[in-house]
Amino acid sequence: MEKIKLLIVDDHRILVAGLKKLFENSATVQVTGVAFSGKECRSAIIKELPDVILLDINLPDASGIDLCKEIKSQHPEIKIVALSSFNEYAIVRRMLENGASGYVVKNAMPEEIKMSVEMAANNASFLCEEIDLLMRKRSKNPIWLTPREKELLKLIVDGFTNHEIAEKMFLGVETINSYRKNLLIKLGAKNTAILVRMALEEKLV
Amino acid sequence: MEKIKLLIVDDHRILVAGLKKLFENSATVQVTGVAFSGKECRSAIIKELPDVILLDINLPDASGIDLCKEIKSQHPEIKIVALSSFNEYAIVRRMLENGASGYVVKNAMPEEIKMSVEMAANNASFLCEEIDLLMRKRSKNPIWLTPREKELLKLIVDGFTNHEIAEKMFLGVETINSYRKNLLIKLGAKNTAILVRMALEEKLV
DNA sequence: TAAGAATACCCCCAAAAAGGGGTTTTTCAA
DNA sequence: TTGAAAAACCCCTTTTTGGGGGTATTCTTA
Repeated sequence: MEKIKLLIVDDHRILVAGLKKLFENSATVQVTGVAFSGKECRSAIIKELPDVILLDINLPDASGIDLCKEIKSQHPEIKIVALSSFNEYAIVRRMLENGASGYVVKNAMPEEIKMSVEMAANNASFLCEEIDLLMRKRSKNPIWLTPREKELLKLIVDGFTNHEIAEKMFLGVETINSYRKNLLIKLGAKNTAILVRMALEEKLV
Repeated sequence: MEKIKLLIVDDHRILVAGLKKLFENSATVQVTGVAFSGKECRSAIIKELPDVILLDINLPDASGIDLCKEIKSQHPEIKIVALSSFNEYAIVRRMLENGASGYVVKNAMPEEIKMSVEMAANNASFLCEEIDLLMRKRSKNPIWLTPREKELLKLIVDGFTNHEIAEKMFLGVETINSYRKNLLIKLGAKNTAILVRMALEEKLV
């Protein structure tokens, strides 16, 4: 049986080096390429036709969530394992929705990372322990947003600016700013448009 | 019978002067106050308790659409006639949804403006000729957006930035900019949040 | 009672959107 | 065939947002 061809996509070069090292003496996995951006990733895919991609979610030029969707739509046979420092429910969920086979946090055990790649290649899915726990907790408890966050989200959906929201909620604009940025992270939305869409589609408001 | 108490709300002072003049010798209408901003409008309402408000849609500090909703929720008995230079279907529609009794464009005939105030005071609704025509045309023909605009709106809802959209549509960023601003006007949305919401709620995409 | 959420605040700065003006070319229907 | 609508483009400016760091109180619950 041939080795699993793995493409590593991450802009954090040190981490990439570590990952390459990790698979150096692997009997089952061979790192056939690395990419440091979404753009490089796309061309690497065409050149190398990897079996599995270890895909960072925070690329400088692209959202891993979108990139994952794009790759899966063009190459459904390629398995994708998300690599991220976020352990946010909504992000994991969206990645899985977009076709990812696995999700590991960057500080996961090396064994977990190896495992995720191998399982992905074998059409199985894998979540590192931390994420697995998170998903179990959340699936029981689907209230991800705090009361304050919901309040804020409602006002964003109603089209108010941070300034207006601040007045309505009797808070400082900076506070609203922080909350808003937090909402983007929590929901894995890259901007207001997605935020509003998620709020409406998933009836969070 | 007492005269109709009219509050004029518009930041365009010359226009306000013209309107005051228009009602100067009216036997039925008396201008009891003017306001040049949303803020002034709110306090004028409390002080004067007008019967009818001639409300400009483009105030410096507020959207007439929102302000209308706000006033109607607090003072359902006050009639509102929208005064605007826009003759966009969606804007008129939203104003009427928000409780406006009439809608006149700023270059309407003076008689039409007088008429609208009187009819509003008598619990009737009134649209100036131009708007009336527009509404009749549109109600037959519910396709408000051109193909290109729909395409763009879809991409906005999907969370892409102007830059990304430009690439996808093989157009310049400036073009996307213009289209986008046009969409805001056409749909009477004040920002992306509202745009996305309308797109989803009215299933324009 | 101590860790962990949640709440509220702060800074800097860059990117994106919005508001305001425009122009030119193509397309299509009256 | 001509005139309106649609499509594409351009410039300038301000406002809003997003990205990246934080910190200091509460409140809550294991």
